[in-house]
Amino acid sequence: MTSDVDGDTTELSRPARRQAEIAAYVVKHGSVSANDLVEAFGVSVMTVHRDLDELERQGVVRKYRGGVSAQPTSVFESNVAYRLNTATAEKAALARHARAMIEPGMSVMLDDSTSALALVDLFEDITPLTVATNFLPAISRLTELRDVTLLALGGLYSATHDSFGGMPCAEAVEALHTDLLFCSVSAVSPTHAFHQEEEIVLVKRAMLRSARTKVLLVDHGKLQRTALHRLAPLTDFDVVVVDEKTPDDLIQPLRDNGATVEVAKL
Amino acid sequence: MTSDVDGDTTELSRPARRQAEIAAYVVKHGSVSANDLVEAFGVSVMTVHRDLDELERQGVVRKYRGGVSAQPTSVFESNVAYRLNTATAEKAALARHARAMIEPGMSVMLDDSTSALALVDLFEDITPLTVATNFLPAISRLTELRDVTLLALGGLYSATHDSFGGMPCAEAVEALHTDLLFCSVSAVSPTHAFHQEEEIVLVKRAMLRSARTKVLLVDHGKLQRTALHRLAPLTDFDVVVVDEKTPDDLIQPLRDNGATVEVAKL
DNA sequence: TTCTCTTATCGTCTTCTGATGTTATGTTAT
DNA sequence: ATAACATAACATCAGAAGACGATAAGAGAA
Repeated sequence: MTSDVDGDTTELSRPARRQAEIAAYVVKHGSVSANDLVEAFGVSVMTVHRDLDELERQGVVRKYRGGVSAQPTSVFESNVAYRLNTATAEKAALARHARAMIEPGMSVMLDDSTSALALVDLFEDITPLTVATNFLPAISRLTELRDVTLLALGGLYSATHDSFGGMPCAEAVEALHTDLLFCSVSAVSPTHAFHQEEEIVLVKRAMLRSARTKVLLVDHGKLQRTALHRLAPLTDFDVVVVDEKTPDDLIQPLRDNGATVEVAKL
Repeated sequence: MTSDVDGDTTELSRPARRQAEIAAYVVKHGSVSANDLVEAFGVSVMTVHRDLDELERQGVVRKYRGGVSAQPTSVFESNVAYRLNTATAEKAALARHARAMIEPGMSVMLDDSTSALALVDLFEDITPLTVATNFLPAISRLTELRDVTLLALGGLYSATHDSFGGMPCAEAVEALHTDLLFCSVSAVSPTHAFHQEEEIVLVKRAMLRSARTKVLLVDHGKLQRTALHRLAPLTDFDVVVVDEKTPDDLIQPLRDNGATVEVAKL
């Protein structure tokens, strides 16, 4: 794996940035004490503890008396706070591309991906619209939009993803059928889409069954990685959208395997 | 009906307060022009329009060229912003009383009532806890609590109530069964609980079927009023909690009809 | 067209929340 | 029991968000 993890730590609140850095630090060192972090980041003990509490709430680290230890990296990578600051420009481009597929009056389903969140910000001008999602930040933003019929997909709350999942959520999805689905995953091979967590896979699979046109949003970072669970073959998606930075030699294999790939212009 | 509507307009942001006042004004006059409101409230036209937009989004008024008209009062009264500022002290007392019924480890269901919201603020000390609710403000607060398993009840978003409802929500409720249910209604007669809106009734009925112990929270303002839909007989609730300000001669009839009534101390 | 009402956009000001450190109190190991 | 660590409880400060009005552009009625 190339080590360019797009540390897009810009445009992020100071504490959130520091927490991301602390998370990285902890992951790197395996386990550290609060005092280590005080020295490493130049803030007070209190602040370190607060940051660690938050990271623990998100499931990124485990606290014990005397320090903290890291969770498996998979958890770290699927953590929302982390994802929110990765490849933001690419996601915005993907969102703009996706937006063009939506006509007023349509019903749209969104999964708990930050790419989908970028799309929400573009909805204001495509009203009326019906939107279904299990992603809390998306829900919050959508409540403020007029002429958007919001269908919240409930379920078990996951602090790591800031979304709802599990069986109740899958059942809620089953009961619907939308015109469009926009979703994302943590990894994409030439033939399949992958995701780390089983419960999430459960919900995404249900979503795939509940939409007419299915769109997969992929920023180029996803293409060189793998993840535990195979979600679905790429041919299950009507369109796979990748960002402009994606090297051609990574796109071609997807097409060779039958996927419809579109490139989103920055 | 006595006219003491507990106009608890304190502790409320200026625009929110003004909007509440404008709403009352519109309801009183039936229909008014923007300019009328400019004079009545001493703010600019622009601000009046912004307020009216917000009130329309909440479903309280209808805008047309040249002015606005009021919606049926029922809508006004079940509006969240309005309810949030009514009888806050009473609700806090009800919440404290309710809290005593909860043991760590229990599963609790909450409806979209402001009384339930007051209860959420007391959860921090009763963890661990499983909480299911369709009320967005409650959901938002609960996501921040550790050791609370949050089950969001999704459904169709209603800006008026700031909650989720309709069939999808009722179905989500059916799939659960909790130890406790805390809910509220818009009116209580000596024998029955009432509510204005049908979709809400749908959900509350489902909730009543999905909990072992059912608790109705009633502030004294509810007892002298009526509403369109009969939700359920009071004997369907295991406990009816009223606040201390409730006159005894209003409590006695409930007991005479078989309800178990408890009084929450301020 | 012309007038009136409504919306958009921008700049300013206020208000509020959120972040942080300090001190004090509680807790757990040794 | 004591020392190290963790949490709780303020107080302060800064940055962000919100509220507001003025002006200008847009939309609908007459």
